Amino acid sequence: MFAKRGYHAAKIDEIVAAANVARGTFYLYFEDKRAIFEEIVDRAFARLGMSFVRVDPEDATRTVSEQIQENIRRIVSTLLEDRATTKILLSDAVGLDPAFDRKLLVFYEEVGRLLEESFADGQKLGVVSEGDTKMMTILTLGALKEMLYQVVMRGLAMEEETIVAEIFRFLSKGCLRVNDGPVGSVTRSA
Amino acid sequence: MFAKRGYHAAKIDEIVAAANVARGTFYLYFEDKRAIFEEIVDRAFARLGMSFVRVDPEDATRTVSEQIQENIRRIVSTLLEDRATTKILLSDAVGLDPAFDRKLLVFYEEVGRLLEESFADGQKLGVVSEGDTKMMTILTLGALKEMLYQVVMRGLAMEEETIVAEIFRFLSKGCLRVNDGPVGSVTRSA
Amino acid sequence: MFAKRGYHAAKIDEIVAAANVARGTFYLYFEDKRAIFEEIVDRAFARLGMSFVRVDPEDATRTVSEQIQENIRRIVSTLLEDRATTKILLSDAVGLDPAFDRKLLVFYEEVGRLLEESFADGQKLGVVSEGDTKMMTILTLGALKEMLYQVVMRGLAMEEETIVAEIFRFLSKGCLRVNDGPVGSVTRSA
Amino acid sequence: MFAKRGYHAAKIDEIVAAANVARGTFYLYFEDKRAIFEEIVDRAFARLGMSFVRVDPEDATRTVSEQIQENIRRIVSTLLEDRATTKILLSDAVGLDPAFDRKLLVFYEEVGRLLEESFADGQKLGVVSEGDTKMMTILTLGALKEMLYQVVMRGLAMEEETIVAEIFRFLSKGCLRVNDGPVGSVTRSA
DNA sequence: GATGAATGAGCATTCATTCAT
DNA sequence: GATGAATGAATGCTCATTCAT
Repeated sequence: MFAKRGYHAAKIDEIVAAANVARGTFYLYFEDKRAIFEEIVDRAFARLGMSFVRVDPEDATRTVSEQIQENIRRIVSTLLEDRATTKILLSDAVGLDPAFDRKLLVFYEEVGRLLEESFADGQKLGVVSEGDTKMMTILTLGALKEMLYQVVMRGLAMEEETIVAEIFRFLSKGCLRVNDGPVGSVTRSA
Repeated sequence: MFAKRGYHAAKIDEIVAAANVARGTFYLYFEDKRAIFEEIVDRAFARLGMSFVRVDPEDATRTVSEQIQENIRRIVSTLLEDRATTKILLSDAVGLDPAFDRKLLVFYEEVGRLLEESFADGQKLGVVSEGDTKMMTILTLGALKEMLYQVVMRGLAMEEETIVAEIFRFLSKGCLRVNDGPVGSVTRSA
Repeated sequence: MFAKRGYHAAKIDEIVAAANVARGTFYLYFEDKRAIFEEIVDRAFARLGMSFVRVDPEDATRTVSEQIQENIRRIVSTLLEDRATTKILLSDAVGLDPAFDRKLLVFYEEVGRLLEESFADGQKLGVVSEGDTKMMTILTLGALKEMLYQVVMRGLAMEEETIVAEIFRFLSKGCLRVNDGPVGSVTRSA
Repeated sequence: MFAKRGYHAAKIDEIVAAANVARGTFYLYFEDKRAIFEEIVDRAFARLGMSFVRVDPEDATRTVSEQIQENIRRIVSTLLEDRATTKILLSDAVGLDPAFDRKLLVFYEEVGRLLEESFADGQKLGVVSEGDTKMMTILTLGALKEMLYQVVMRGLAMEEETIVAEIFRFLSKGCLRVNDGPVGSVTRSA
């Protein structure tokens, strides 16, 4: 119901009707409306958190690139598995109230920290370009989120594998091929 | 009020109190609560729409790169100029209800169309990498949105110029420097 | 629970929890919430009813005065024995609903009738002053009730014997020593 | 409505219907259901508080006895003037919840203090019998309350003036004429 | 007999909207 | 045009009661 109607438009009546239980039963399992919503989000966050696997440069069986792609694949896969919940995450949970916004921010911050550390590690190994890792993190997460938002909200039909490949390509190469910008170390390559 | 409390938590009472008008006066100027919100969003969209300037490869005075950066700069600048409204755009307007989600989607679609055309043009000129322009559009917009979301919602302190530079760098080069991926035309560069 | 929280605030949940039985078990023994309350009150009334002993002026072993004091003592004692129940009687049972108010009224009416008859008997014997016995009854009961209310509700610390003595003194002599009032037969005594 | 049904049984719907206003209008003037009840009680207390006039033994125009009777008359009159409110005071407000019980207790305590001081003054003047003034206060208030309770709740038909006279007589002389009790200074008079 | 999960009628409260002044 | 008192539809939540196990 939250995915279909949004948090406020989803009435308890609809929720319990959809669940085929009585109103009172609902309150037996959830403190209040917010609680069930919070649980959905928390569980999604937990599931999502388990999707990440730390990149191991020493891994002999898989290249760093493969491991990164595997991570992207897992995240995309987890989120597309249950689209209703992903819709809730990307849509209903946003701007619900300051407390919830904080919750979201905290989650993304944690994910961001993981990603940032990976980027920092990657820079040492030379597999991540120079630059502010915090910015990379934000931009990367944003790109990922928007991609999934479009798929889930607009029904953008696209194979999971294609999504993964395109994201990876974007992260690898960006999309612009201009090289006269003021960006620090960029040199004319040809 | 919408920025401070969110759409639902912002009560008409608070809005009229903040505006120093009577409750009835509000309804003289706005059909209902949704109307004022819609107007805020519409105006923001209009302002934002005017920020874009079509990239002209023939322009003798500015390189394509400069024009792209100029576009990024204008968008970022417009959105950071009125952070309250940007907060509304990125937060309150999301997931408000299906009708509003559609509105957002339509706007981003229009922006996306513009961007996509630019990407397509750019590909012909060789300033945009090969690949699905729709995907590039989505990922680019996502990166941009997240960046601004972080600045506006989390108070990420950052110079506008730095933001612009980092976004440009990200779009130009991505962040990964791995080159053994399965991505189509990517060839080992060294 | 009724004494601690009052009738409405005492939830079945709390009652069964305190009784260490399941909710269903409760309804095995009591028709409904009101029934258990009614039983408590009825039992208290029964116990209280048994406290009264008819004053016998012929009794050679005890003076009328002693017998009256004994009655007061028994009532006070019975009510202070189980303060929780007394609290219920004097507080929760009042104003619960018209039906219950009637019940209370009926009980006090019965007690009143007993007391009134005693007063009437006493008048014949010259141990009760002239006047409306119904009024005496009401005023006597009121004085008694308030005394116990203060002890039970406000924790007025006071020896049972003192309470009994003071009540007896009050009933015997009143508290005023003015003698120029318009009250019928009152004559200047000294 | 509170007088007719009791606090809990009086539904907001009934209250607003009786007041011929809309549900919302009610909440414009009262925080919640409890607030209107509290206001009724507070106002009644205030009115009641103003009924008392300090007894002045120096008053050349009225005897102490007259002044006391005047006080009783005022209290009885005030309470019988608005029987619905008196019913609320004596019935609904009792045992509503601990907070309200405290409120009642505090009021009676204040009244009691006034009365107690009067009794103490009276003892010095010899118009109040020896004994614990606190007890006298409690017993006096109880007698008064019960009298009014019977009139208001049971519709005991009785002239105000008769009520006043009987109460005064009771306070003056008590009702018992036994004089062999254990009460301190009581001596056998015949 | 005991249990406690499920029930749903019932109710206080909120708040966007109206309209007489 | 401006006002703000009045409105009442809408809804989240409670809690006494039931009944299958």
